[in-house]
Amino acid sequence: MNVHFILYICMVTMKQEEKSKIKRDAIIKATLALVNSNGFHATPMSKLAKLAGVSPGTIYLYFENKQDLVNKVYLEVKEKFTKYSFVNYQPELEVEENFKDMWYRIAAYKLKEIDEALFLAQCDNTPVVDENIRQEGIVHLTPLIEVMHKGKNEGIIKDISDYLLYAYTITPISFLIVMQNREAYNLDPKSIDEAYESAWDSIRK
Amino acid sequence: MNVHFILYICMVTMKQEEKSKIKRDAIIKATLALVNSNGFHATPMSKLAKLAGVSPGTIYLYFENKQDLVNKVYLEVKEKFTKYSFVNYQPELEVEENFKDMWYRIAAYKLKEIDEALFLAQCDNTPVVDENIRQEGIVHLTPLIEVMHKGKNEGIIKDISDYLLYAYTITPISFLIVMQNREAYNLDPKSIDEAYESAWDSIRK
DNA sequence: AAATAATGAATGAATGTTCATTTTATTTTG
DNA sequence: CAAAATAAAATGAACATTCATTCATTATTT
Repeated sequence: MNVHFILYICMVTMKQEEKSKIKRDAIIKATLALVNSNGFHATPMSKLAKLAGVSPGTIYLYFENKQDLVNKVYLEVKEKFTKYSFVNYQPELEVEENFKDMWYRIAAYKLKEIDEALFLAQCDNTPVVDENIRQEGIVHLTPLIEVMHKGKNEGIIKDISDYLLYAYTITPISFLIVMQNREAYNLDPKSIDEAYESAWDSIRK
Repeated sequence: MNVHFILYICMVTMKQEEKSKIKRDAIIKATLALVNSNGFHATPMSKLAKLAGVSPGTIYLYFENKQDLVNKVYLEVKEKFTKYSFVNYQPELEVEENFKDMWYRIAAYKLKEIDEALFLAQCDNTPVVDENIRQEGIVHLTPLIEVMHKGKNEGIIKDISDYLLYAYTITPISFLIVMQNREAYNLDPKSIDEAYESAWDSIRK
């Protein structure tokens, strides 16, 4: 009884709803992979369909059009990412404790889900996703902003704009992931710790 | 004798070489503007030509094709940017003095030439420019890397990877420019000073 | 048997690029 | 210096191709 047989049984006994979920996920995976390596302009729906193991027409059962596909992928990835990053958030804990946990979880997620991280970096720096969609994505950052505000109030964190705080603590991680993906540079655990120190040093009072 | 007349005289007396330079620059300007607001995939050569006040065919006199256009724009903008930023570099001066001057000039340039800054941010985070072209662009950062090395040797700057140093001092500026361009956030002189402090705090020992 | 999901060839609009022609600039000649 | 000849630059309509999207048909699930 080999693995293919088991997979076959799974596929046969699965409800349609579950199969659809799998198919939709395959399309999203393919989008992440191709947009990351070729860019939005060079990823035709046909290639996307082929990589996802699906017919071009099928994509249009799950997404309105190409723009809608990118928008939805962006939003869903962003939500998944922030859910993971802020799962341990407890407002009653110390500011630095919360911040440190968030920061390390953000880094861990981006290192684990490189395709998603690269995709977000691309979307956040280009006009490939619609502006209103990007706005929606920002909402999910609330816990981080909350912690930063608390830190400012308590005099632990510099009293500077949220944008500055975000710029100096979070965006460097994205840059480092992009670099790690692009060449030999390796973000090992020691570098991660050094990065955290730099992040904290840049905003602590 | 109005301005149009003067312009007309200029155009008439100008050498062909100078006219070509102006035309080429117009194409580059148009590329920056359209790629920034619409993305590479949504800027057809026809629109580019129209905005540059040129016929589509003319673009192909100055650039091999669309990809070559983007590559060349990237390289030339990068070089212009770094030339400006490192013009005051004097290896014999103090590390912090050199670093501060470089940092402020980088910030000033990006604030002054927003279109160029946004374009670089887009190219640095997506596969729109060819990888070998991006590599070429990195060479121009040598002075900054040199100063950082000197700082590490003298124990003034943390002994961490160049990538980390760059990530925490320079990339936040790009992010802030993108944000300023996207909404109401304003990078005023006070914010710039705060940003510099954060940059320095993140890497100084 | 009915309903739902998936297919993929066909369509038509959009777009990168070419090239025969025209316009403009420069050089040569009378 | 002016006119003719040559060279260079620019044009933009035409072309070939690509690609997003549709829909009549087939396959699968309920």
